[in-house]
Amino acid sequence: MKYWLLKSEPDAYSYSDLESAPNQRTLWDGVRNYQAAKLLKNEMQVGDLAFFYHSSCKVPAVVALCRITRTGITDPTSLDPQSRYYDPKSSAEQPRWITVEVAADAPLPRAVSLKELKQQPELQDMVLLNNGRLSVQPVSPQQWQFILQLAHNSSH
DNA sequence: GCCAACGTTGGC
DNA sequence: GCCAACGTTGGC
Repeated sequence: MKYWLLKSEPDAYSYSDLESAPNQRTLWDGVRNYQAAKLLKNEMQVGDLAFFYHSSCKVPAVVALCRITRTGITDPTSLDPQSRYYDPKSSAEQPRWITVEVAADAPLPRAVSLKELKQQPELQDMVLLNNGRLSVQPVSPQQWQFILQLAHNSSH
């Protein structure tokens, strides 16, 4: 099983939006950064776990856990001429953008802020801290466990 | 609102 | 294929 971090701007789509979605699930569509799209298409597997990260907001932070429930899904926005993510080179027969379905799992006992993550020597290699713009990124098992421990540590 | 970091585009 | 110009992301 692999671990991931999924970024979303809470003003656009927050974790509570995911919790109130049908079946608490959504398609992670509209990702057009090639590196991020490649992970969605080729690397994610059903059962993988992901942190839900709130970006571009007052307190950027890891706020919740979710999981990958379906893979290999054609990104519907790429086929919709009305969408800002429409890609005329993509078609149902030969889709160019493949994504996954994500289900809410649980909020973390407390959110772990970017500021706090930056203070941890154990996390200095985290992609989030080295390529802040990548919206879908891998998390190592060590990083995953460490952040979970931080979230369960109520001394903050 | 600023700006650094990064990605994309397009002329050559 | 290089690289300047431009656009976007996202923290602060």
